[in-house]
Amino acid sequence: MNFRLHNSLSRRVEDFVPQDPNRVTLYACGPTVYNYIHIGNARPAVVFALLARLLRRHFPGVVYARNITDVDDKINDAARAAGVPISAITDRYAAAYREDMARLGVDPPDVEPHATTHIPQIIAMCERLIAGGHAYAAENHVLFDVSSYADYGHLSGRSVEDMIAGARVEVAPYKKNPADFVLWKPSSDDLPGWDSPWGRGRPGWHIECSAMSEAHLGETIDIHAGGVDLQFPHHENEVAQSTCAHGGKVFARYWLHNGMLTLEGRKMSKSVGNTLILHELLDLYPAEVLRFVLLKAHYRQPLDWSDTALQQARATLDGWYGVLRDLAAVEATAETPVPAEFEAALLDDLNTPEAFALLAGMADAARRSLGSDQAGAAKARLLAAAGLIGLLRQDPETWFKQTTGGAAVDAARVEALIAERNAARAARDFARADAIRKELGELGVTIEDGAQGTRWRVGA
RNA sequence: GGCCUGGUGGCAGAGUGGUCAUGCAGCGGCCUGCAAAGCCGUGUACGCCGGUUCGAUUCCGACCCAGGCCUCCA
Repeated sequence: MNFRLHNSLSRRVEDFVPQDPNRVTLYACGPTVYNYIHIGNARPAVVFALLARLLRRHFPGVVYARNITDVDDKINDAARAAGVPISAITDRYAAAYREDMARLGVDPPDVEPHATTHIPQIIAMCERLIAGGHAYAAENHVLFDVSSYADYGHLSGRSVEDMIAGARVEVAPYKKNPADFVLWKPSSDDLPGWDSPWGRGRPGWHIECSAMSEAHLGETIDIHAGGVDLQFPHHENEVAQSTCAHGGKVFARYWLHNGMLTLEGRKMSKSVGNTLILHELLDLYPAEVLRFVLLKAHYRQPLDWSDTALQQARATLDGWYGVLRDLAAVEATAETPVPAEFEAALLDDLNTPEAFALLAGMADAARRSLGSDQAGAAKARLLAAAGLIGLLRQDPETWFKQTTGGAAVDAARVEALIAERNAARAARDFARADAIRKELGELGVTIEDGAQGTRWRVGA
């Protein structure tokens, strides 16, 4: 089975061949922890954790690092507004991030480096870049000299000339070249800072990822991943810093970029203000519904978030859980592997839409198998495949009776009403039976009369 | 303005040079006291115009439209 990934460096899908199968290295850009993350931020976390999970199935050693950016001007602003040290902000939201990720079913990374615990490595990298003629100090700043790196712009497909033509780069008197970017900048006394050869200061944005990636994964990593909006300037600058700090060694062999999540066709972003907070969505919808929507589109495509998408995801999951409910008495065959074609779809550049289509087929097959000696195997295949992408992890009864975003349903009362209704039905008092069903409907409960009794679920 | 993606049936969303994506919704039927669930059936989809080809939604070119990056951003 070939593992294929789209590499932004070539803009093509390539066979993925790690430099060392015993230590496959993956770095994904994580959050800046000054607030709760929005659902758009969750997309790369979900997608690249799935990638890590797939890598682990095919290579004996995988190290997945996803950083926490805990020093940043927005953090400073939030801390100042709240009148607390930045650690009060960053600790709180880093913890919230981990909690939200766990609820979403995102596997934790192997390493979660924090920028503030890598200041010595950041300073050392700045010094190496200066020594190598790739950076210079000016007015308590350290700046990367873009002209010292001939391939600058390669990853994002643009030239320094293009950028200057765009004329949106920040021009500062201490810059040799308008495209030069900050590695280290001075901090005033009221801002967090660390002593350095250039005075008290703090790191620029891009250098932390280069330093942490080097510290935990080495000079050349296999895969670097993140949102396509980071391709420039963040990733381009990382390439420049790391490559120059490492004597020209390749920084990342494969670059993966996820597409943006949109709301009414517009990119969801904090600066636009059209964000939906994951922490809140997790209280309104089952986590698997959110995962379903996030994985339903191919990771490189834009994904429009909408109520319709949530409803469709819920309806599809209801159907699949319905299969599991019908097969509740069937014991899934132990140690059933994930069907090869399902895994093959995922290994083909994470083709989750294809995987969903196959899952639908497995659900059909499982339902058809009911009553045959194939049922245990069919159920096991469905569970194994869905489980790989973090779906169908719940007990079906739990799924159908969960309430999210509304008042809890009183199960005892529901059961009592159903008993009363069934008594009415037995007496052929259908008017009374229908009245009770209507009452249940008003409680948000739908009932299904079956051969083996009446069952119920929350929802229309 | 520069660079880069993408436009598929009511909605979502893969994919392919020449029989089928798939899901949701809808419609008809079976089942049901009636529903629900389930089952069966059901749709001349590939932005526009040219070109290549025996044949293009799929390849090439122009055009229109949408989105992203160029400043913080997943």
